[in-house]
Amino acid sequence: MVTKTAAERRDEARQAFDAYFSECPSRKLLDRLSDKWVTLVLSALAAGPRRYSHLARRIAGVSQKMLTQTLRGLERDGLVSRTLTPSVPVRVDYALTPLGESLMPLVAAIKSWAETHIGDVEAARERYDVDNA
Amino acid sequence: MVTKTAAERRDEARQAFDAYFSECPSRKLLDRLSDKWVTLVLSALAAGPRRYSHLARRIAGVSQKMLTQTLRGLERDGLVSRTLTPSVPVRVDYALTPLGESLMPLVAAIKSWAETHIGDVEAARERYDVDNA
DNA sequence: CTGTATCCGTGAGGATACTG
DNA sequence: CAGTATCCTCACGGATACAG
Repeated sequence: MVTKTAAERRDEARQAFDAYFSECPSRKLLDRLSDKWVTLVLSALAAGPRRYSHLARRIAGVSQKMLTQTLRGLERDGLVSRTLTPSVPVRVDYALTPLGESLMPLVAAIKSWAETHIGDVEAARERYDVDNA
Repeated sequence: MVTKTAAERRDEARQAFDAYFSECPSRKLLDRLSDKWVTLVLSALAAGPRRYSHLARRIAGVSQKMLTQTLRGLERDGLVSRTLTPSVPVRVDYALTPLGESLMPLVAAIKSWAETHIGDVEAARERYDVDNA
């Protein structure tokens, strides 16, 4: 068969789209921010540097795996810095970088919209659920 | 055993935290926005009402299931309206509600930060990867 | 104290087929 | 045209054990 099947064409389109999509800066940012623990870690660091164990206690519910994984990701992206003090036992401090700080107004904006409008959303949701009872 | 085991205490903490967490307005908003298709649908509707089939074509890569599911969710949250025209065949138009429109500046803000700073993030990422080669 | 390594259950979401 | 119903995969993240 010389021509492509519909399935093949669909596949190609999807892959091309996914490639384009994952290149979108806004998407990248949303993917980072949407991570369950990212905003919590950033907020916990907003007031200043914190130790690993402090973050673990402060952010109830994180598994070690997720906390470490989140911190590694943020460090890699240059949003958070990691400082190791080779005492015994070792001590590690995390802090927001300037780039990380620059993200805070955005977090605040999200918080603001949410607090202003989330009531409307909930109301709409109840209405919808009642109407479709 | 009268006292709780460490595992039990951890479990309780996690559950209480999850409950608190899912109540957080910012979290609710981020969960919505972070959905792979939500911002795309909202953007597609920014210019005016669109038909279902138009959205399906415009947003390459969406499965029917996801498009419908996304639209239902947005409708339920009062961000998008659904208008059915009972012609033959049926025609359905989707449009942003005022509430949905109010979200657009926030989407723009996200876009703006991303376009300004995503370069720094990528640079940091490369540096990190090189240093940990 | 601050991690790394491994296993494993769950659920989001894609593919496909069918309907008013 | 605009969905609904079903199956099935696979990646995310929790639990657990171990290490420098």
